Amino acid sequence: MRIATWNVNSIRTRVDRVTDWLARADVDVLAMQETKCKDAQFPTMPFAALGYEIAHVGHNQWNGVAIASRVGLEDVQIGFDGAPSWQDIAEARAIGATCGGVRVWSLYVPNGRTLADPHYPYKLEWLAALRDAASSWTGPVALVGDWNIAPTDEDVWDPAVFEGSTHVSAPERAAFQAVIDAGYSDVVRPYTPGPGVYTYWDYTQLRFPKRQGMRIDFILGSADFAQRVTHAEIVREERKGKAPSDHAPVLVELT
DNA sequence: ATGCCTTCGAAACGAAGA
Repeated sequence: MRIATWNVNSIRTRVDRVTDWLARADVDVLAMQETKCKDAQFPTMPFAALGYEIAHVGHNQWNGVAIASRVGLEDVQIGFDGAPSWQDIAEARAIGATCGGVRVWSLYVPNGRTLADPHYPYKLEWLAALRDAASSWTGPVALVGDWNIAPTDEDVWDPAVFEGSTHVSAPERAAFQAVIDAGYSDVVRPYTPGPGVYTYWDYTQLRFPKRQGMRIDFILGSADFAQRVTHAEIVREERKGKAPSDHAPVLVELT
């Protein structure tokens, strides 16, 4: 079984690129982030034509997460228990479903904006709540998506540029590590060693051709998931060409 | 080749992204 995650940066803009890749890459389950649409606006038809069911949650033009699966889509859950709200609104940042016997969570971790912004403590609270919820989940579980954290200095193209910014702060890195300590591991890194290996490149300033990116999209697997992984890759080819997302898909293969 | 930012909704710009 092949499972992937991709911050698509608007599914309506990107649906052709996404479905083309799904078919080409023989993906069974795709978790998407930043769909940037309401449920009724999600383009389900091109996915259905390829045999994929869709679970999606989106309330407006921001955030939005989905799972496309051609191996079943059961027990869909929108949000996880204890997730904090942002300005009294429960945002569309997490959706879970069981696909082919694997519990898949598509996650879009809050950005944080700046260290002084209220969005930053919200990000940390959101991650702590995820850790708490995920601690009780059993069996093959995959926590996948855009984590908006570069866990080490090696995961940004120039640590000096990010000094004092979100994504690299010690509390964010500790919050990421806490999820790992709860029983999850990065199943992609062993197959994609650094340095200079990224999943995101800013649209501005030729960041992609200059290979100046960040590694912020992850597939974290429970022990039961991780032991089944036989291959993983970051598909940077999908960052190329006409109208790409600013993120590349990340893919794992399981026995 | 990898190419100088892109998305949305509302208004013809601004917020958000990381």
